[in-house]
Amino acid sequence: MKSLSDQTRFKIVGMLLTRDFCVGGLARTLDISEAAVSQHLKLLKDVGLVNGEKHGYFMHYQVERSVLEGLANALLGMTEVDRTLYGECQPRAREACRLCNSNE
Amino acid sequence: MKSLSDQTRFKIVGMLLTRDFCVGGLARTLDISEAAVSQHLKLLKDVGLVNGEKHGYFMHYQVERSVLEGLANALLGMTEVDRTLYGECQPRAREACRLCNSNE
DNA sequence: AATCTGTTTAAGCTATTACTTAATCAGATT
DNA sequence: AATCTGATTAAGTAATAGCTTAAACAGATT
Repeated sequence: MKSLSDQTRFKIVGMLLTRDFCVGGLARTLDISEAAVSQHLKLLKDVGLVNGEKHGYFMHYQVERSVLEGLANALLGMTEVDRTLYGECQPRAREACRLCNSNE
Repeated sequence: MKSLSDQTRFKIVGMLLTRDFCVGGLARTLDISEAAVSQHLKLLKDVGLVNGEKHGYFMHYQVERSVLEGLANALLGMTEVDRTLYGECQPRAREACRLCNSNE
């Protein structure tokens, strides 16, 4: 989730979903250094979101869609958590507030 | 997306999905100050992910599930983008590399 | 209306993170 | 094998973001 939090990284994933890009191509489009792109790609590779392969002189990266889908579905799953309404917080009784102090 | 990138914020959303919490309850569970929680909640409110209402002395927050679902579906939608494979990068011809220099 | 409680805002500090340049690496081309 | 080229790594810097304490706020209780 943190891997997609950065604007630039999000753009990179978006770009790589449409087609392959080499590092230089990403760097020029995003107007940052190739080193910066490489560092973002390293992070994305580490979480398995993208992988790359050599094509002659160039390294071409692409998105591992299943991983991205996994992330999306994890989020979607969260929304289905059941909601249990406990009792109310008791005014002036911080210690007695079951709702807020419960440890589960 | 950035709103869920922080570990603590992610936990807060997770907790609020199970039931209501007041600020103090979140703070004690997460072991950070109430001010810190309040700041996270402000951010989450700003993107519409949570909203809160006064209950006596306490402010109870809850997750706006539709917004969370929207985020998840946006991610899921991304994965369905069509992939167009352009030509290869041309070795030693940075300017000629259609794939990486194309602007679309 | 005065007071008390939970929450929020402000200010400042610290840690993290994204970027740059420079140096190094890997491997394709000659 | 020497020499290119694109990619990566390293080191340092600047910006961002999360936390804390202290002060201000809102509104429920007395």
